[in-house]
Amino acid sequence: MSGKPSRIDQAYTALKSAIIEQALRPGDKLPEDEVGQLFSMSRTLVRQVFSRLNAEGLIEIGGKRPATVAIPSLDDAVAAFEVRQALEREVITLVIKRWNPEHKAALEAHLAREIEAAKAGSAPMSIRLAGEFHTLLAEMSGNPLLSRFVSDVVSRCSVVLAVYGRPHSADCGVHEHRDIIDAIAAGDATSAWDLMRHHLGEVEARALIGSSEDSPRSLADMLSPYVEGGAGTKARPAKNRGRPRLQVVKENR
Amino acid sequence: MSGKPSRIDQAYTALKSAIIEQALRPGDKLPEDEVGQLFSMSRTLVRQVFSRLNAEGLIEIGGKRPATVAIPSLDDAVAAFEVRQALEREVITLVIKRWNPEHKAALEAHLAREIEAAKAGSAPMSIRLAGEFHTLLAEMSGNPLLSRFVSDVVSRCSVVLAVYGRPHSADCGVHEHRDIIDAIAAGDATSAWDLMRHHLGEVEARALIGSSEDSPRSLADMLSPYVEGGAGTKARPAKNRGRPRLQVVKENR
DNA sequence: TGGGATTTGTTCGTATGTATT
DNA sequence: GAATACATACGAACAAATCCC
Repeated sequence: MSGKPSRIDQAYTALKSAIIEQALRPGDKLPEDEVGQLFSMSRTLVRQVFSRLNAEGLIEIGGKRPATVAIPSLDDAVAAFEVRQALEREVITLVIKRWNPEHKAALEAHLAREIEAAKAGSAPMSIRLAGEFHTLLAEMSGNPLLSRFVSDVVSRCSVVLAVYGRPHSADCGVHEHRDIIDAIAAGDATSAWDLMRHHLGEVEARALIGSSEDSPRSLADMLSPYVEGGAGTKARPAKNRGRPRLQVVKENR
Repeated sequence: MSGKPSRIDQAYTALKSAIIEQALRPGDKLPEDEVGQLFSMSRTLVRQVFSRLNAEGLIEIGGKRPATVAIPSLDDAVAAFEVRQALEREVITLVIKRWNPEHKAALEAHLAREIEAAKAGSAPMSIRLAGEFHTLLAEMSGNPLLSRFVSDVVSRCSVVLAVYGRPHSADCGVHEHRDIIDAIAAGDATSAWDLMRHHLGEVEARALIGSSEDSPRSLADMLSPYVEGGAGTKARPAKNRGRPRLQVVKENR
């Protein structure tokens, strides 16, 4: 479909997935050259990736400190959900206007994957799919700009859940997704709006107190599922140039 | 207020203003080193500025061609206005919720400047102020993310007006701004929503057929009001290193 | 059509600032 | 508290691709 997933896009997608699935936790440091070695590209390219991630509020750069996974404040959290309400309301309006059977099929298929992930107990997959449901819906609006904004704000909300939410806080919204699909398919905008508002309110309400556990692993280990789609043996040279002790230090608070 | 308007911000603001006020027209080329010399900074910094401008849809970069002022398609245009409707609806809701006398004073002052600019017949100033009215309103929502999104989409709409709108297409919306202020001050959300929807519809409707005139000037001349706030004699070395013929070539269509 | 000049994309080296010991 | 080490910010040079003549 898309011409070339130029390595910069690969790294962007990989980091984004890692953050959203909470393989990288808020506050974790992301040294430029280390990431560059993992994805086998130079610091300049890493900088571009970091720039995009920063624009979406996923990481924080600037100062002359190493880039860190963003730690949104409580104000940021409520702001993100406020904007999300407004955007997804418009999404519903447009999707109903342009509704067709293919949309329903795609949403049903996605919902099936969500249920499957929930049964398998795969928390990272559930978190990822819960967000992708909303971005998928946004793409059906036929408005690329709206889709981009929704993707942006959904990412921010994912980080908020990572900071303030309980673990496994995303796997109980599947039924709400089902109701939303049904309301949209019935063309009932008012019901769909209310359901969406309720749904997002539930998600927001789950953001209360976060349990922080310490699991000091290496950056390479955390990112191994995301680099080159496997154990990461292909892109990384077998002979690491004398740096066995690379390790991510968690922000102390 | 803000600590340091580090030269990168200055250049960003200058280019943004130049594009919005149509001193730079859609399709105009923006060579990196030329802009760098104008603002006396290196290409690396210019690249960062271009990156931000590109993220907001003001310019187009990539594909090893020189950066150009964006030429939004008709689909992009309607998309921008759709999103804008949704965002500004939420803005009104929040501003009414957090309304206070200082907000009214600030809006009245801004409106006065709009009227003054309209009387003076200063088209660029009118265009700029018309957009800033909406960003000012968005800042009063108390939601920084919403404010950012509104600023983004307002910029896009400004470029749309530059491409498809008639000249001076922004200076007749002042009365509508007044009505919106009054409705918000009265706490009447429904009326404010309708007025805003009507207002944005009017702005969108003015985007019909654009008259394109040719006025081949040099990039330095077009940007002279924006660089260093004056005639640009301070930053530019008096002895130009043998390049009197730098000139912006308009995209043929 | 082909060659030359110009411009972008990328990489590498140096300097400045922060955090650590 | 001072010195060391490290990471980022910035700038200059190289190579590739494009546009113009």
